[in-house]
Amino acid sequence: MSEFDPQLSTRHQILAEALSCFASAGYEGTSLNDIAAGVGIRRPSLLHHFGSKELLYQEVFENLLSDWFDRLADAIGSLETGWIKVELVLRAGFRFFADNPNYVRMVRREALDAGDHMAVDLAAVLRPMFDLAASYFERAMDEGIFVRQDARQLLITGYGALLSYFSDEPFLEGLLDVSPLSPEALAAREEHVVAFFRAALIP
Amino acid sequence: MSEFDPQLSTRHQILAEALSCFASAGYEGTSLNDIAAGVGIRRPSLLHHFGSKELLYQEVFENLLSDWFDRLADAIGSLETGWIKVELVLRAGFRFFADNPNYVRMVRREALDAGDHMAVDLAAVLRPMFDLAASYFERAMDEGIFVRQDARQLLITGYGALLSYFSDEPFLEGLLDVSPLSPEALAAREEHVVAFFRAALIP
DNA sequence: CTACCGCTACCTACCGGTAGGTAGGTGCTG
DNA sequence: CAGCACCTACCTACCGGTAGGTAGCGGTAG
Repeated sequence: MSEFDPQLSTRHQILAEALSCFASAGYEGTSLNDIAAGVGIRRPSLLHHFGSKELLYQEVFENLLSDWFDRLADAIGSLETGWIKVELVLRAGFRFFADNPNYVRMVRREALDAGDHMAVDLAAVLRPMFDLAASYFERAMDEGIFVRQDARQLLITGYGALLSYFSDEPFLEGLLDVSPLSPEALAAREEHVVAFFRAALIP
Repeated sequence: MSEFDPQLSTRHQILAEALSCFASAGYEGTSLNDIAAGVGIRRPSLLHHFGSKELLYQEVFENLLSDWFDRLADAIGSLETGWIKVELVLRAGFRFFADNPNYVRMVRREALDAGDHMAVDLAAVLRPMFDLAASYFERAMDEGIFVRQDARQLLITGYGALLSYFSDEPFLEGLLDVSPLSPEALAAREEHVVAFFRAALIP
């Protein structure tokens, strides 16, 4: 096996299955047997690849964060300014979440727990980016490009608007008539979010 | 014991402790020993009051829902119309959540799980209210009172904006400098949410 | 008044089941 | 032969739940 099909290696299969399990059942609700069974091996074999449940969880989470940062880097680093840039970042975030709803559900669970099983200090990791974004908005508001608002509250609202749709997808499934993750529903959601923030920000 | 101090009865103490535990650690993450210890009794004594963990959880959740409905009934039933009414409901919801952040965290966990341990079909319970609110908004948009928008998406965004702040409070604690539940922070959040939706709805 | 009854709230001790983790062996591959 | 991936068998800890016993209360019959 080894090298010539890296994405199908047992290790990667375990990581993928673990992400799915942790996202849908949470850390406590997922047993190593569940993950091992999904891959088609026994629990001790899984523990041969990852020393402990906690280590496996951490690695899943670190992959999640680095994927996320990579994906956002382009949009954030773009040379656009003002609303164009905000819309770019908003859409990039939305599409990343749409592609990886399991990531969103895992982050949401981590935000809910925040410190219990201190696998990753999510807040500490995101704080620099949060502060940067806040001061970006404040500068733009000073210049009159955006309507004056509480920048941090705005970011929290954006965070909630983006994440909730995907994290609570199992719930929204029962509230709507179409699957929240169907292409039409996703498109409608994306346009709504963009329109909503445009309305609140453009003078 | 019996009747003359109902709010301090063992039963109520158990319900309160269970709410707190389920909210912060989830259903799987909470053991009956945790709850019993918080009350100062043994697990079998707890099970004497509530036949099983599942029954205890259901009772906690049903109390939550009925509290919630009671609190919102006034605002929804008010004779106000247009934006005034929306603001009234928004503020009533916000204050109820601010008073009961544990409720929010429990609902959020239920929305994340949605159907796993089918304790309560939250979506089915809320759906009538959701549909009612959506058609209210659509009618108001037809009459030109509100800006034309996707009413259901709007409601989901409101749901996310209200809930996320409280459900992810442990996380936001690390992202901000002040406690998200401090009076000043709460006031700032409430005004932001109201202002945000006013901007998006008022023509 | 008291002796007994039935009931509630609590306890200790225990059950079967499952969790995460370890020890040690087997077989394939370079 | 060395090393890796995987296995079976086993461990301890803890889970939800049950069995069975006890202390204390209010009512009531002798």
